[in-house]
Amino acid sequence: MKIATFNINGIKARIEVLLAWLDESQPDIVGLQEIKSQDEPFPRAAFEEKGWHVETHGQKGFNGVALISKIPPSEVNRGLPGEEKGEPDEQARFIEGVWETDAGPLRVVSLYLPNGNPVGEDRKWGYKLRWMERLHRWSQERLALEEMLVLAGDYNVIPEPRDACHPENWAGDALFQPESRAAFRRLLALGLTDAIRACDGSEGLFTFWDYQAGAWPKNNGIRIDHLLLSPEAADRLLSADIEKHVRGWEKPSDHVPAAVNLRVES
DNA sequence: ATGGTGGAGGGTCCA
Repeated sequence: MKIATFNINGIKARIEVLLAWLDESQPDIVGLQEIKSQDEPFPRAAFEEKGWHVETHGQKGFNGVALISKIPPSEVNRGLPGEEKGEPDEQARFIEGVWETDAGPLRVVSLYLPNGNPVGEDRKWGYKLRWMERLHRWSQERLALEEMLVLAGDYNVIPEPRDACHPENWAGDALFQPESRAAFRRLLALGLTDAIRACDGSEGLFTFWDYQAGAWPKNNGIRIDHLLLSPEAADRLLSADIEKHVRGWEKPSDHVPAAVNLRVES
């Protein structure tokens, strides 16, 4: 069972790239981020024609997440619970699906964590830190189910210096602040496994290269797209990979897909 | 010069 995450930076601008990648990569479940579309105008027919099932959680203009899968999910939940219990998030950044497998239910989340810049401004930076606390509480509750869980998405967090080509350039950025990195470590401390890192400890594993200043040809990238696995999912982890070559395609996203393979046979 | 580029939408806001 191949589960992938891909920040596509606009579904309307990325239909061709996404269809080509789905055809090549053959994932079973994909979490998309930054669809930048409301649910109604999402071009779902282009995917349904090729046999994909589509679940969206969009909003106008920016943000927005989706789940694309070969088999339809048995359950879908939209939105990360808010500050107060039962209060919905004001931004579309979270969608959860459940799929039935021979090894039991598999929960997959597509999340788009707030960027958080500029640091210090409550509307952006405070929102990011509060969102990470909410994600922590939600993860704690889900982990208590002791099921296979994959928290996949654009975390907008560079976990460690080795996850950036030039870590010194990110010193003042919300993606590399001690507070956001600590919040990411607290998520891992719940018992979640960073699948890409668990499979490859080397430097130079990146998932994002800015469109500007020739970042891609210089390989000036960062690793901010992550797949965090519950112990039950990590026990079944076969491999994890970043599909870096997609950044070199025509009209690419600034992110590339990352994926895990889980053994879900009983 | 201090978002240099790119996406969405039709304002600028966002990253």
